[in-house]
Amino acid sequence: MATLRDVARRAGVSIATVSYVLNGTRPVSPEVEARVWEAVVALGYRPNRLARGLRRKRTHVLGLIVPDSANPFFAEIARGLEDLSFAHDYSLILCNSDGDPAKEQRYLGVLIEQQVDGIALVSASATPAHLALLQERGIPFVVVDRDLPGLEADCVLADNFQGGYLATRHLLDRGHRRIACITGPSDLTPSADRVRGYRKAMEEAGIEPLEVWVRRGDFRAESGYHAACFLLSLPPSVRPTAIFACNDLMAIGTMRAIGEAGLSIPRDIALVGFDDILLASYVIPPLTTVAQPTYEMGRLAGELLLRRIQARDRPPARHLLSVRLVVRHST
Amino acid sequence: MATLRDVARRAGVSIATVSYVLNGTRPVSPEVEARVWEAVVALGYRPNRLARGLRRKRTHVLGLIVPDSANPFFAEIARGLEDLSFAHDYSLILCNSDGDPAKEQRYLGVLIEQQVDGIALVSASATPAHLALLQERGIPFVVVDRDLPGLEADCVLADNFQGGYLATRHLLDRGHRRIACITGPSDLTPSADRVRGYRKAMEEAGIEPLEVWVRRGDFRAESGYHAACFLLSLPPSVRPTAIFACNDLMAIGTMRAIGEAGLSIPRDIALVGFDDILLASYVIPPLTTVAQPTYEMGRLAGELLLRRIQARDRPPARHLLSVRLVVRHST
DNA sequence: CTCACGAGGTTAAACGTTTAACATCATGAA
DNA sequence: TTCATGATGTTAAACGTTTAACCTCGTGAG
Repeated sequence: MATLRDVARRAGVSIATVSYVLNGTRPVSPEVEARVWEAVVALGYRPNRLARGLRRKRTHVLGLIVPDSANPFFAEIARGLEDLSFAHDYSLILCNSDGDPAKEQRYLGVLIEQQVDGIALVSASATPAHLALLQERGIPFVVVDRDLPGLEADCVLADNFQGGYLATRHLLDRGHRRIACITGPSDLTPSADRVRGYRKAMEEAGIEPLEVWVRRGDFRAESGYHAACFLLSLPPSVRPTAIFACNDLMAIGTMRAIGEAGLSIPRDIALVGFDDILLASYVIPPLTTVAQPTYEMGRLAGELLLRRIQARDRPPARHLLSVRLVVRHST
Repeated sequence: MATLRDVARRAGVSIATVSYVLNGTRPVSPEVEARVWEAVVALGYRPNRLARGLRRKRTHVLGLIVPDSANPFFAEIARGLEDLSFAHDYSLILCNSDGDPAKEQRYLGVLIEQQVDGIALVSASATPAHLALLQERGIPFVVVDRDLPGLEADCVLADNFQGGYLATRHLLDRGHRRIACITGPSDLTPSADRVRGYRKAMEEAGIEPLEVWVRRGDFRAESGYHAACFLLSLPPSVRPTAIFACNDLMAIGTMRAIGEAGLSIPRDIALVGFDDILLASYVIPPLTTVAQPTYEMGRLAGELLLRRIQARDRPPARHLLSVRLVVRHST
């Protein structure tokens, strides 16, 4: 609770001098400097960042909005961003939108009021309309993971199309022809791009995927389970011999369904996931999956943010991070 | 960027009046109130929380320090706390200590400077010394998951002792006598308490556990694998027929070791884990484990924090949340 | 001996709120 | 008629910093 004034009084100087010593913003004589430091440690002085932020119009705080920070994928992004923030002496405010645009909007408001220096967000809505709020106020932001069509802004994405393509190609190379795909909510670009990659690979192989092979999920394990149950119930002639699940959680749900059906992976059904979450290597059999540089995405988002805070009017940067197929034992 | 002054000017009143309207802290005539609101929306006015915090000495921001927010256990706690914070219009600053007391200390400093209203932490160090910083400044805080001996403070813990006891009892009830235990780093109270529960149950059953049955791990899957390999290599007469792993990750490592040894779960060896992470229900066979109310712990931590912010000098509350045995097919 | 200058200190005005204290005015009781 | 009262507005002082502007010396050049 000691304030600049207290330190100044104890050191017998003005508060301006103390400030100069603390920030090194102006030369101060050695004796005075020593007295000031003595007072600082004696009083356990800590600068008040609110006051500083108010005056400097820079808070050294960033905001992160994700649909669900308990989801390992977003948790990893958050971790990457937090690490970068800490390294640059920024703090991070964490927000969960639950995929609800209205909640996201409220959080944007809070972050603005909190005067954060920048915002990273995995947007809950598919259109960039709600970001006008940020743009007109000139608040730096970067969109992560999900592309917003027609938005002029920094963004960092994984190459989901490429990922879907690689996964499917891998299954095709293993000799599979009847390959199913369990998608995410289709209006989210990561999901849609993965499916596009799947279709592209199939097309290149001269296969027209049956409509029933493409099942819609919601990125949660439960939905993968249900989709897989449906696929397994198809008549043998059209039943898929391989499944590409658009994320690992749904792949794990799929594993359960396959196990319960008394089938074996990969002998009866091959399986590829997406994300390479930690669990993927621990399930039995270990899951072949497409790894995204999740942590890296968080870090990079932070870097772009800091860079833009420095120079507000650089042209927007678009980063497409490449993914990589991790072959394990489920294929 | 519009400020109170701008709103006041447009509405033709003083800034005090605007403040009263916005906060409803004093009655204002209907016409004036209407003019103020008109100006507020026209200008897109947003209060500056820094200024407000500076003046009110309340920021409506909480801090959370965990070892690793990407770890699903802590991520879930964070989620619980964040949800509660949002519901009460608080923001949450997320900090990762990496289990390093020095880093934790730096974060404490940052949070203090940030003038957070309260701090929840899963402490990285085993002694409460570093919390003196908070106590002498009277900053509300609550310790979560890990107990700090001799600390007078709010805390929320899972009943790890009970969990260890339940797990072991369950194995005893199944007829097992030679039961091993794979522990975590022993200086962390959650791990130590689980082992105590194990010993208590064994003692009640009149069994003196052999020293070799208690193997130390580090909560990671790899260490569970190694510990299990050792246990399986024991001569048949003392080789355990059941294993209690102090967390699910190590249990999963154990499963791998058992599988590689050509043994079957639960026929040859029964297995119980701890935590009930998502994966536990997806491995084959699904893992019997002890579930902690993780999300609840986060929420409760938030509740205690807010309660203490209201009334700083209540006696400290100690919450021991009960755990529950989830029986699946590994036993 | 002046005087410009640099070094090293201080003063005071912001930053955007909240809130105690004060001003004004109509109202109704005495 | 007078005056306390309540309703509703304003003024100005905080909150804890940063920083431009100013002040005061001693020093060395002219």
